[in-house]
Amino acid sequence: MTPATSKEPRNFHHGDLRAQLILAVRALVEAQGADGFSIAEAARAAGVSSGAPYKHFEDRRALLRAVASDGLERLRVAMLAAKDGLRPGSLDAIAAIGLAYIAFAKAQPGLFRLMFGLTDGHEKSAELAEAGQRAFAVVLEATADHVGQSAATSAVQETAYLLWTLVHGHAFLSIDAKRKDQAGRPDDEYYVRRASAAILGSHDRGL
Amino acid sequence: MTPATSKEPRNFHHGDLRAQLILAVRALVEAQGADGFSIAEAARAAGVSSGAPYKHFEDRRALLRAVASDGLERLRVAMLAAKDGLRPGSLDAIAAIGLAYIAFAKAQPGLFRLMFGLTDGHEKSAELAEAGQRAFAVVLEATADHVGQSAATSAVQETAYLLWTLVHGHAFLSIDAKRKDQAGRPDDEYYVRRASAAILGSHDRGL
DNA sequence: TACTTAAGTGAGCGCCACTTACTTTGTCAA
DNA sequence: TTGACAAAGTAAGTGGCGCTCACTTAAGTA
Repeated sequence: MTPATSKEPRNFHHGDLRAQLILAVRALVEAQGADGFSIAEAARAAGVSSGAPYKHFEDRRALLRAVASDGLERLRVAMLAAKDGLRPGSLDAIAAIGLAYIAFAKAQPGLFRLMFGLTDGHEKSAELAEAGQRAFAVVLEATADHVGQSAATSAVQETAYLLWTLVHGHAFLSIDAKRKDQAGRPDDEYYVRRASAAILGSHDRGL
Repeated sequence: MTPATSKEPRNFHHGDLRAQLILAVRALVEAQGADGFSIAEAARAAGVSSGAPYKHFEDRRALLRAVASDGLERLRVAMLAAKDGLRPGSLDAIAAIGLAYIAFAKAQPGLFRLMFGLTDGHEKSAELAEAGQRAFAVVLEATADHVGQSAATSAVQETAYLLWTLVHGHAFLSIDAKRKDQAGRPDDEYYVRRASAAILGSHDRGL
């Protein structure tokens, strides 16, 4: 693949087509939905011929997977930034992480849906799975800090998972027009705090 | 549109192409993912020419929306059936509804993702929004029964929404391979009971 | 029987995913 | 310095799909 002598895969003709394609696809997905983008259009946006993307991605799905992985990494960074400066494991920190998650989904609903909507080729993509794990690790560590137990214990993992699903479910339903402007959906901040307190409380009470 | 004199839109040549197309698309979506189906393939499965579907659906997205609405109705029926025979508002009934929701997602992940993954044309589809409302109503009523308050009160709606998001989040993450076989994800039944108890408990404690 | 209209046909247009053969360009070894 | 090599990009072509349009068929009405 890469010449053994060069340290990194250098980009010859174009600047860095791979990264630029991911960027272009992100914009297209946001503008027209995950199914409304085309490789040809992304190539045009990057100023290359329609065949060029295939030098970097095996096929359409591989490109989408790369965009999703990239998105998960961005989500992880956003969550890390949100808790920065807050006391580790504090309810404030946990709420901030949840709010960052929700804000991410609302700001980039197309990308968010893509990240969690891919049906195909999971098996092939260890990259995607690992990106998901790394993002979850942020929640897991905050939970461990909060309850004062190791992140390796199954009780902590369970509670962290509960927190994740709550926020994930809210984020997903929030960007879904089916329930827009409907009574019963609380304000994000209030929601995250109440839900987190309920889950963490049930943990403290012995699961 | 429909001749004023006929009571129902009769189906002339074909049996009921509209319904058969939805059926075919459901199978295709399950087999190949939401983006992996084509109108042409669905038409072939129904034994008609490639132009025929356009007599029943404006375009590809309209067909997908119809499939999603149909899926939401099926989900609603499944939840109703699950709570049948259980004491209204009991924790058993609420857990049964949640489990039916999760079972639905696991049994038909392609359809489930389609139902909640559509990015486009929400505005145009009152049908889709209403199908979502009707499904939510099942959870809302069970919650109202449980806490002994009217489904019209905002506190009850909030709690019902919390329950919905929890189950929705878990269902979504369950069918997502990113976290398959990973520690920290509890058994469905245990999950639903613990999560429901935590949420309903926080309601009883005065929100 | 003639009229109307929904339902379906089949050909055709443009776009797209993907392939293949070819050219260009940077890198390294001799 | 040069010449071989591999990565990166091009151009043209194939087949399939979304969608349209002019047309035919079938059912109900008067």
